[in-house]
Amino acid sequence: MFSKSCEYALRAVIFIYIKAKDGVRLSVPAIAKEIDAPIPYTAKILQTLTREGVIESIKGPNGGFFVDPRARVTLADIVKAMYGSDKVLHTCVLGLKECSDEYPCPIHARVKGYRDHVRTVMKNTTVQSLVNDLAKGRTFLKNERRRKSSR
Amino acid sequence: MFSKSCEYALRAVIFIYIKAKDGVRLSVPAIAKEIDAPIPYTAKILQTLTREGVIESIKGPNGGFFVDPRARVTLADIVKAMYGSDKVLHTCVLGLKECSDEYPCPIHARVKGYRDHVRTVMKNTTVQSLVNDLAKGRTFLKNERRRKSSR
DNA sequence: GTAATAAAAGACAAGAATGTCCGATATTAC
DNA sequence: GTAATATCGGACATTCTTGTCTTTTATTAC
Repeated sequence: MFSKSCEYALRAVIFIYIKAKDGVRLSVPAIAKEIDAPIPYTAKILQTLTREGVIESIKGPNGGFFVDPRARVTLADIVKAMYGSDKVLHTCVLGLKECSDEYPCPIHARVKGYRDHVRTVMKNTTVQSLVNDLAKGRTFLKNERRRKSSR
Repeated sequence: MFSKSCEYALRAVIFIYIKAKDGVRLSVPAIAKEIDAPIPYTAKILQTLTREGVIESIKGPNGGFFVDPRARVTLADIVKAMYGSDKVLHTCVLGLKECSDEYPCPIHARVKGYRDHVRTVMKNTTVQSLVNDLAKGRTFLKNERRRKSSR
């Protein structure tokens, strides 16, 4: 559905919001580890998110990435920051540029409700609203580590 | 949502089914034009679809691509032929490999219902069922041509 | 048989996405 | 001030997707 960059971005921002209290600042390696992504690639994505104003950063010792926990950031805001627009939330399943109710592709009517719903979820879901379940271990940000099976 | 190859494939097969009557055989250029795709790239996709048994082909003069209009082909069959599996219909929005009800990503619960809906649509929608609306001009397979504006 | 046609197959090229690296810059500690 | 730290910025490398081209193979017409 989204590019890997965008998936990393979503996971990174969610993680940063978990740690948003107490003015904690997170380093690139700490974030990369938590979202299970390559360190340098994570750095680049965090730069983009900072430039776009989704998160904040400070250089130097005790520097790192952080957010204002009161800032209202939606998942769609993150998507938009990564793609430059939220066009990706409007794409046609068959790849038509102009697919719409007036000029529909053959499956437009059948998937329209789904696409609209996902868009609504992305636009109306704030990162903050996800933090609670995550902190309580009811949801997860990275793949479960397989224990090495003893033989 | 899907790769361009897969979008082309879906559109191509739908088009071939429209012409399925009368034992008509379609050439690569004819199909490429109809789905608005590069000719050689279309050729490669049609080869894959033929190899996977989604469509049929015959070489030589009066050869081309065709289908048995009675064959039941679903959209999911086409997706599967292009990706080698239908895993793409199960992907997590945040990119987790193991996202599930038991091990959910933070937005799993919010999008699950609709992701399942799309999978159901793809699995239960036959190409044949789309042909009628298309033939009657109620749905479309390619972008509308912009008329050149006179000045 | 030969010539013409059209798909099959595989090699190749271009572009985009993903991933890596290094020097520059800003901040802190001293 | 200097040294240490950590992001910023851009260049670079790799991989995957997309797109192109050429030769081979099968079929038809004659």
